[in-house]
Order: sequence, then structure tokens, then C-alpha cells
Amino acid sequence: MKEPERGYMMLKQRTGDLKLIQELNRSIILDTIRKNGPISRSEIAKLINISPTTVTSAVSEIISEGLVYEDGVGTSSGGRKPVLLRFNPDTHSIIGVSITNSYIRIADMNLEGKILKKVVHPTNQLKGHEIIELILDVVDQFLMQKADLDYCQGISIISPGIVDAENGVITYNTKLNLYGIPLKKLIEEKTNLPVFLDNDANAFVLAENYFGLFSKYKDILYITIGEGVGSGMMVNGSIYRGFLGSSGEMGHTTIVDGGLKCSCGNRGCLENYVNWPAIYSRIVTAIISQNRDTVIKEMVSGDLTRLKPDIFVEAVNRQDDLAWEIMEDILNYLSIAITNTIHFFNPEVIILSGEIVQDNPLFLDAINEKVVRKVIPTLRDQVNIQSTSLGSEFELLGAAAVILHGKFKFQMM
Amino acid sequence: MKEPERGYMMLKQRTGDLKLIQELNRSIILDTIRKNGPISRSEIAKLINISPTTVTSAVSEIISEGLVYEDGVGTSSGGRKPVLLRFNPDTHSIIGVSITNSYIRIADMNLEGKILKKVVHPTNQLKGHEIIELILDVVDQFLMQKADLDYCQGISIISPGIVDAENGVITYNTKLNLYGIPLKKLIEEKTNLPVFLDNDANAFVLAENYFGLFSKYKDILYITIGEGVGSGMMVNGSIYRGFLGSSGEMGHTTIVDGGLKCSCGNRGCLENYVNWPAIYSRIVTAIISQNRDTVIKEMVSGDLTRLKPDIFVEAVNRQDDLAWEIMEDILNYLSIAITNTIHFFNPEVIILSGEIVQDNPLFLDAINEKVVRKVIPTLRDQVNIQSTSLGSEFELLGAAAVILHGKFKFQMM
DNA sequence: TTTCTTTCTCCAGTGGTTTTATTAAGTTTG
DNA sequence: CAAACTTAATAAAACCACTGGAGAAAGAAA
Repeated sequence: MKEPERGYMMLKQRTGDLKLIQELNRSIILDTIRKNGPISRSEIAKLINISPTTVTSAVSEIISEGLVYEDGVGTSSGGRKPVLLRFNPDTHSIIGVSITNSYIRIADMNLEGKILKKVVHPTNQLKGHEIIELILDVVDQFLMQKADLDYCQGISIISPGIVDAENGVITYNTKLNLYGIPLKKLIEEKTNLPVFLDNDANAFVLAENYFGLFSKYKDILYITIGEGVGSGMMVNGSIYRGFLGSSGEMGHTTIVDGGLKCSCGNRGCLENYVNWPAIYSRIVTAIISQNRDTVIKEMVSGDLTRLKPDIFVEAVNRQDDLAWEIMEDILNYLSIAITNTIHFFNPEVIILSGEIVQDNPLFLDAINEKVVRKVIPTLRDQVNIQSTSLGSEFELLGAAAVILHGKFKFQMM
Repeated sequence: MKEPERGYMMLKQRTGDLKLIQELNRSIILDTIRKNGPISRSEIAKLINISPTTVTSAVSEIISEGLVYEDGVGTSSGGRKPVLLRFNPDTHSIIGVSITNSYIRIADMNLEGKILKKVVHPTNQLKGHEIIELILDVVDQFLMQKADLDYCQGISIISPGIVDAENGVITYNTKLNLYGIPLKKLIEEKTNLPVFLDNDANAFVLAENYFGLFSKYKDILYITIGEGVGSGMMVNGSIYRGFLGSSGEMGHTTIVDGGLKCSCGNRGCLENYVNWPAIYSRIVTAIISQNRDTVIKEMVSGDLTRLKPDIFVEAVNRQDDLAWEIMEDILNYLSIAITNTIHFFNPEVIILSGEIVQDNPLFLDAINEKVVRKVIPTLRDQVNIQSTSLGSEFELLGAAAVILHGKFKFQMM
């Protein structure tokens, strides 16, 4: 084999053949059934503008794979009744693993993200190689108890920090002290199942788009506020990962020039002003050093170790002065960061998640209002900040969505 | 025709048929010839991994359209000599129009962006409807003098501000006082040629990718610093426009909380700290009010109306104290904004343009260094800020790239 | 000259989609 | 209630872009 003599400027691109057409059409048809089922063959044909014959042949293949089944007949306005097709989420299963700073969650799910079995394991503050060991153990044990792995589509792991999804490596995670861990490889070797690894916020966007209320949007920004502030973005229907998987570090946006020192080495990062540790320490300082009067004192019965985000949210709802003061500050910082991203990126919708946002409609209203006031006038009507739509199991749904999106959404590349 | 009874959740998606395959392959083959020509049929087949037969048939069609021609034979290492194919940029022409605050540029270009005829018209500070009239006149006159419009692919107009490319409307442009102007429609009615309208920064990214040195990148951020600060982004090989075409307003990123008042109604926008008017007024203040000593005084021979960006750049290069002081500040503000976008978006490359960047390698080195120091540690090696690669006619090349990218780069949607 | 290479093209075959019936299974109407 | 009309699903045939093999074209090497 000879090397080409000239250096060619080509990005590898898939060329077109019959296989490509079929793959594309099959994927569109399956997705149509999943989203709109029960639906008849002829309805699909009309909906996506494809010939009935193609639908018939694609559907019969999908049915033989078990992903779809016929489920009775529908009504007719003067003709043969349509045979209704329905997506069957139970022929295959997915194992989702969510790694956070406090817990490792693992679950067996069907293709609709319904949890069949779940185990939550505390991280016990383990870090570095110890937590990797723990993850391997937890996965191993979980698989031991699962009888049938033949229909398992794979293991999907999501983790905060910078993740190289293509190569399955956790590149950078200060809080868990993980740098360059080839987790995909480690688990694939142990389990012989295909393993997918992705950033948590990226997975959450996919889940909101795949399972949640945001399936009609193609450009979405997802912001999660917890121990850190992470972001994930969907652009044109696909996750945007950035160079080597390192977009979405929104928590390290400089919000205050020369402000608080951050673990990243910089100063004034958003994260340090709005994450839970920041809120916690402000409350503690106010109570202990400044002897401030607040309902929080009673709510934790004097025991500040019982102070958790939901207590703060509750205090806000009870119109507590201290809580409101802190929330106002959070809103100010956050609204600057969000306004900046709107000016720069302007997605169709921004989804906020995190314990201090959850069940806190006051927060959502206030942030919308503040951002509308900050944004340049023409964009005012476009500000659309909403709360997550996935409920409490959003982490595992995120993991599931990574596999499902990859399998069921056709992508050119 | 009956309306469907249920609301369907479907994004319109193109389904696969033979036409799609052919379109895709033809586009890949044409692009291969354009980028790598002169090149033989068999080389193309090997390069993009497609059958020689397909190449032959696609090429003969492209040749009959005039877009490609056979140009002699190449060398062989023991066999029939290959027939070389070359892209023919002169069978069709493009009319590019660039609108800025000071000038309207219009040019007739070939398919490689070579300018065949150019007219530059000052805007004479016209605004609102008057400048629209002027644009219509300028285009009209230019077309009158162009003999043959049959082979003209269309008119591509680029403009700063928020532009709705899909509908061809200038949505928002404070400096020219334009709001909701359906420019595409206005010009199509007058000329009967297809008209394309896009944001300038978006067009520049396309041009850097299509004509310039950045064709190997698929995720690019382009920042232009002039009278304002605009940005354009390419994501996964396509322009990202944001909701209703309003991404890229990077100039209105809040950089100083509670800082200078901005025309957008906000405070502390980046634009007000780094654009030319800001630099200009700082120099003037320093010279007149503070009586500062600087080489700029001599360079403009005491006449401050002659102070232009190139003089400032020259002063920086001559190590003038005042100029350096100002540049340091600009670098600081800009590096914050760039660092933020890297954390959020992290493209493979950031391209800077604008008069104070052009021919100013000191600036480029300094901004790279400052951003490297600000960015979170793992991203340090990935910082890649470069200068525009298109020379002085980048505006018209941008306009050309809009049409060429649309015509020659296959897109699914 | 003969043999080997390499390029390009013709031709039959493959396998998707579409178009055009055809069949199945109804509803509606006089 | 039978004839006429509708609608759904499939079958058969036509279509057409790609592929692979055969072969022609054109030249290099021995």
C-alpha cells in the first residue's frame, strides 16, 4: 500500500449509498412511532411524506426486531380501519450509571427510561482511584444480580467535569480528583458490554429532549446548579461537546473581576457565588457571627448540619429576610451569566436544574424577570428560562438518553 | 383536505431517497475537486472511499454543467496516465454586498471569490430608510453595468447586527437605525435575482472556513472588534444562528458589573471598553485633559481627527506608554470575555479580526498568553487564538462564502 | 514486442424507493 | 341490504443510484 504523495485536505465524510437511505428512513419511522404512537402505517406515511410501501417494509423489519408491535385497530371515517403501531420499550434494556460527588446511582431501565431496578451507593467521600474501584465494584455487583444480559444495549455512565465522550475518558474532575481515567475501557474489560461515557449536563439535555417536554427544541442550553455549576448544550439537535469534550464549564465564567478565589486558580468564578456551599456558608456566617434572626434557625432546630437546600428553598417561600437576601444575590450573579450566554448563544430555551431551583417557582419567575431586564431589547420576547421537566430520576434518565439518542436518532457522521 | 385530528410532535426532516444519495455524493466529489484539484477520478474514488464508477458518472455531470474541466494528464508510475480535473470558478458569478457603518461595498466575484469588479460607496452617515434607499440604488447601478446576469448565482448581502437569515430581514441594528427591514424581499423585487442576507460575522466564519486557512476546523468562534464587537460561530461545520438569528451579540457581554452605560440599555458591556470609539476617546482625553506625553501627538501632527486605528497600532509597536496602557486594559477585558466563551463553548480555534488586531502580532501573542493564564488548567493547551487569514477583502469574501457554502456544501436540512 | 499497471468506462446486478395496481375491510347511502 | 364509496395495507413492476467485474485505453517496464 502506497501513501498518497500529497497531503489532502479532507474531513472524513460519509458518502451516500442505499444503506444510508434505509438507515435514515428506518430511524425516522421508528422515532415517529415512539413519539406519536399508537399510529397507523398510512398515518406515518402522510406525516413524514414517504411512500406507504416504504413504511410497510421498514415497519415489518422493526416489528421482527421487537421494537414495535401491532396494537389493535383505530377508527375510520369510511374505509378499512387502520392497524395501530406502538413502540415496545421492554424488549431491550439499558444500564445507567450516574456518578456525583455524593452518590453512585445505578439502574436497569427499559427503552422508555422506566426504572426496573435501582441501587444507590454513597461515595463516602472517596476520591481518585478509590472511587474508581468503588464504581467498578458497584457495576459488577449490579450485573451479577441481573439475570439476562443478552438484551442489554449497554452501560451508560455519566459524570460531572470534563469528559472525553469519544474515547470514554474522564479528563478532569477536581472534586473527585479524577484525571485521565479511561473508565469506558475499564468497565468494558470487566463486563463485555458496550460502555458509553458522557458528561452529566450533556446527558441531561439529551434526556430533556428525548424524554421530557423539550423535544420540539433543537437548540437548548441546560444549566445545573449544585455543588458546581455545569452546562450542556444541544445545537441543531446534537450535543455540542467542544474541543476534546470540554465545553460547558459555565461555573468558571468570571462574574466578578478580581473576586473570590476559585479552585480552578481563577478569581470571581460564577460557581463560588451561587453553588450550595456558598449559600450554606453565608447562612452559617449570618447566624453564628452576625447573630441574624431567621426562620432557618427554627427549621433546623438549631442543628446547622441539618441545613440542606430544601430548607433554604422553604425559607425563601416563607419570605425569610436572610434567605431572600441571599437569593437576590444569587439571582443577580446568575442573571448576568445567563444574559451573557443569551447574547452569545441565544438558544430557544434555557433549562435550569438543581435543588435550589426545583420546586421553587419564585426563583424561576425572578430569574426570567431579571434576565428580561438585562438582555438587549430585541431579545426580550425570546427569553425563555424553564425548569427541568424530568422529575427526581433525571440523572438515570440522562444516562439512558445517551444510549437511546445514539441508537435511535440518525446522525450523518 | 382534512386537518389531522391529533397534534403531532414532529420536526420536519428530510427522508432518504435516491436523489439524496446522489446530491450528497455529487457535493462531496465537487468539494474534493475544488479543494484538492487538480486531481484524477481514481484519486477521488480512493480519497473519499467511493466506487470509481460513481465518480465517473458524477464528474461527467459536473463537467457538463461547466463547474469542472479536464486539464491535461498527470504522472503515472506504470500505467495509464490520469486525466486531471480542475474546478472552474469562472462559469458562474456571485454579487457580494457588504454593509458597514461607513461603507457599502459591492463586487462581482467568481466562484473562488476573485473580485472581477468592485465599487465602494460611503454611507455618508445616512441611517434608517435613507441608507436602505442608498443600498437599493447602489445595487441597481452596479447591475446596470454588468452585462450578463444569466450566470449570476445571486446577490449575497451581509450586515452587522441581528439578521434573520431565513427570512432575509435585518431585525436590529442600532448604529444604522434599522429595525425589521425585509431587505431580501426589497432587492429580489427590484432585481429578479435570488438574494441572500446574513450577519457579517457569520459570513466571515464561513469565509475563513471556505476560502481561508481554517477549513480543517468544524467548530470555530470568530470575534470582530471594530465599532462594535460581534461574533459568529460555526458548530459542526454549519453556522449557528441562534433563536431567530440573534446569537453572536458578544459585544453586549457584561464585563464590568455596574460599569459604563451602553446603548443597549445595560451597563458594563464589553463593547464599550474595547471598541475603537472607546480607544479614541481615551487617547483624546489623555492628550487634551491630562496633557499626556505620547508619540501619537507627533504621528497625527497635532490633528486628532487624523487619529485612526492603524496609528494606535503603530504607537503600540513603537512602545508608546499611553498606547500600551490602553492596550493592556483592552487585553484584560477581552481576555475575560474570551476565557468565558472558552469555558462555555471551547471551540477548536478562535479567530480575531478588526483593525486593532490586524498587523498587530503583539496583540495576538498577548491575548493568547493572558487567556492561557485565565483558563482552567486542563484547557491551557487547547487555547488557540489566531488572526484572520483572508486579507483586506474579507468582507466581500464573506458575502461570497454565504452563497458558496449554501450551494456546494451538502446539508441534510 | 510482450507483459504489467493504472485509469477510465460499460454493463449487469443489487437493493433501496416509488408508482401503480390489487386486495382487505370497512362506512355510507339510496 | 346491496351497491358505491373510502381508507389501509400490500404486491408487482418500474426506477434509479451505487457496486463490482470485465474490458478498453493508454502508457511503463522488461
